[in-house]
Amino acid sequence: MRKSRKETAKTRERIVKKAAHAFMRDGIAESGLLNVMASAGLTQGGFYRHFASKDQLVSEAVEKNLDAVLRHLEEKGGDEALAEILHDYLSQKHRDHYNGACPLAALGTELPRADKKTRAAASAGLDRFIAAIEHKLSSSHKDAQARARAIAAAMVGGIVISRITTDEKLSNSILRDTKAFVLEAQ
Amino acid sequence: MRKSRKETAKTRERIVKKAAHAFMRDGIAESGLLNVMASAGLTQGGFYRHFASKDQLVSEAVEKNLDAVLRHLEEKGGDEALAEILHDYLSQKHRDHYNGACPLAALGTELPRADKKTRAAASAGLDRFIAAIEHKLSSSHKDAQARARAIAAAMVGGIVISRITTDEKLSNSILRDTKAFVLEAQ
DNA sequence: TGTACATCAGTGAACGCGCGTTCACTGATGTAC
DNA sequence: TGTACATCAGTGAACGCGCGTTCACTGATGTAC
Repeated sequence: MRKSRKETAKTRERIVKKAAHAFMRDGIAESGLLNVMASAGLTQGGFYRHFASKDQLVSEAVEKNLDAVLRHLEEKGGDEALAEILHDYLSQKHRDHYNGACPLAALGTELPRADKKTRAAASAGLDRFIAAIEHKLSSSHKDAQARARAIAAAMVGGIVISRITTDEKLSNSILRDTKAFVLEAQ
Repeated sequence: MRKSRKETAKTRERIVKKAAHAFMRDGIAESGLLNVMASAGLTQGGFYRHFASKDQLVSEAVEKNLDAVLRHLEEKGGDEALAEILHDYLSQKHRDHYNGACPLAALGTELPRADKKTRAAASAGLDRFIAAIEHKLSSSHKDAQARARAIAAAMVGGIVISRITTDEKLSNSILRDTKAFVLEAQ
C-alpha cells in the first residue's frame, strides 16, 4: 500500500486543496475529516500520515488560499490595478465559486476563534491584504494606509453580505455598488 | 416544579438573551444547548418546554439582536444621523461586547448556511439595514440606495476584519478609518 | 372561597450520532549490502 | 544489478466525547366545581 514520495506529496496537496474548498463552502466546524478525505479519494485513517491534527490542516488550507488571493492582488499593476482588484474580488465568481476563495470573506467570523496558528496566519494575511491595496492607491493622498484599511473592510464586507441575502439581484447590486463606491471615493 | 406563566415567560426571554450572547461570541455550531441552558440557570432537559429545536432558538436569537440593532439605527435622526450610526456600529464596544451585537457582523459567514428561517430573518434584516442607512444619506445624490449598499458592506466588513486581526492598534485603526472613509465619500 | 384534579416547567439520565483521533494490519516503496 | 529487510501510505474498525433530543418523573401552578 505504500506510495512513492512523489505520489505522497501529491496526495498531501490534494487533501489540502479539497479541505480548503470544504472549509470555504461549509465552514471549519461543519467540515468533517471523513468527508474531506473521501473527497480526496482516501479513507479517514490515512489522514494522520500527513497531518498531526485537524488544526494543522485548517491552518495550511487557510494559508494556501490566503496566499493565492494575495499573490493575485499583489501582481496587479498600472493605473487600473485597483479597479481590476475590485472587479475580481467583488465578482459573482468569487461569491459563488469556493475553490481558492478568500478565507477572510469565507471564514471571517470563524477566524477570531480559530486555533492559534490559523488566527496568526489570518492576521498576517489581513496585513498583507491591506498593504497590497495601499500600493495600488493613487499616491496623491497622504493617508493611503488609512484608506486601504477602509477599502479592505468594504471588500470583505461586500462578499460577506452578498452571501447573506437570498435575493440574487440584491446580491449582485451589493457587489457592483461596493466596487463603484470605493472607486469613486478612492 | 411548575412555574407561573409570568416566570415562564421571563425564563424563555432569559434563554433567548443568553443564547444570543453565546451565538454572537462563539458562533452557532460551537454553542451547545447545555451551556446555554446552564448560563440561564437551568438544566438541558427543560429546553424543549420552550423551543421545538435548536434551530428555533437560533432564529429567535438572531431576530432579537437584529431587531435591537435595526431599531437603534432607524431611531437616529438629524444631520449627524449617519455619523452617529457609524460611531456606534464601528465602535470598540460593539467589537468587544457581544450582548446585543449585530448578527450580520458576528455570524456573517455562518448565516448563508443557517436553517431556512434564520437565513430568511438575516436576509430581511440586511434589507432593513440597507434601507435604514439609505434614509440617513444626504438626499443630494440620486443613487442613495446604491451608496447605502456599499456603506452596509463597509460597516459589516469593518467589524469582521477588526475582529480578525490580533493587533489591537490595527483593529482600532480599521474602525476609525472605515468610519472616516464612509463619511468623506457619502 | 375551598377542594380535587389536571397541567406542565424543570430535572437528570439516557438515546443515537458524528466527530477527531488511535491502532493493528497490509503491501508497495525505499534502503543497505 | 539483485536480494533481504525496513519503512510507511493507506485501510477500516474502534475509542471516548459532546452534541441535539427524548423521556419518566417531581411538585408547584392553574382550573373546574
